[in-house]
Amino acid sequence: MEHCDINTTLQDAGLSKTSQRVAVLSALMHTGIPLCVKDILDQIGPDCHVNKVTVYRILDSFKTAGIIREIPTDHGEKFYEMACSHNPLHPHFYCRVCRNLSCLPTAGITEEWLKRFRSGRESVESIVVNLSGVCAGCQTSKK
Amino acid sequence: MEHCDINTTLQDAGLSKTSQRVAVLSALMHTGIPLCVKDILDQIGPDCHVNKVTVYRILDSFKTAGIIREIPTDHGEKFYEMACSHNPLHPHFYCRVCRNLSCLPTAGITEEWLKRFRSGRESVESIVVNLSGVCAGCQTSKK
DNA sequence: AAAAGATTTGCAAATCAGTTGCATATTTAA
DNA sequence: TTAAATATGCAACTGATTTGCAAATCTTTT
Repeated sequence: MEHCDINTTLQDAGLSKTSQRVAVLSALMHTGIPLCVKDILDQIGPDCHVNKVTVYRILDSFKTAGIIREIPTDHGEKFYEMACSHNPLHPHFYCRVCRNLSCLPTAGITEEWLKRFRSGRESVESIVVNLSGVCAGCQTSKK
Repeated sequence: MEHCDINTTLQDAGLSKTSQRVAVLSALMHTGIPLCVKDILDQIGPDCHVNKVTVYRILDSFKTAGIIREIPTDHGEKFYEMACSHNPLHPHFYCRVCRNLSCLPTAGITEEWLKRFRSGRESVESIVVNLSGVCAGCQTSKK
């Protein structure tokens, strides 16, 4: 993600460059892990004031443009990450203790694999593979 | 799911048999497709009045007991389905047009496959594999 | 560069799903 | 059946997301 350019990304997505979009985009680009709306707002900070509603709208437009991915957890949270070529589709692990979403190696989600259960008649716009439970770090204090 | 017995399921889960639990459980058992809370309430109908809050609490306890699975879509909806031996873990397809969640063939989600990206140190409590887009039926009227 | 039209943002208020507190009803166990 | 435990219903609350609308910012057209 670090490799991607903000200007190019916005341009290619057909979105005009506004300070708010740049703020949201760089938050997503410069953080390794997927972020939720709250994370994004915290990341942007009070310095570069961006309204919460605006963040929702920006995420919507980014998602529609296909430059970010939305990853819903089975605990009702939604996370966002860049969907550029440097960050190909991969599974995630959600820890219900520390409430962090981490990325798992890409291996396993292949066209080959998808063919196993796709009818081929639907148009697939997104794929989510999510494991959840308790992460290695939280195992000790597991409740 | 049809094959499963309500009494046995509740008993094995260590949950007492109440009319409300039976109502929710049979809604899930006797419907082929995964249901959301609204579907369940509709399914139960005004005849067998069950409070919305109660449905949430029942779903919680069923989920904790491991007799149902929760499937979140990337459109913010949550669906529920039986997790009994007659309905093994499988991927789902969510159509953003008709807003239906359908089941895909099980093939593909195997221990073998999971090993590809699991570190083995986390404890995995649930797995969600979700494709979404536009289903075959909605292709024609695709917007 | 100024004006007009289109797009984006911020704010306040509305909506919606899901939760909590508490009194009542139902179960379970003694 | 009686007491203790558990489950349900209702009303009010929470927190996340959405909507309406006016002000600000961009675009591009003269």
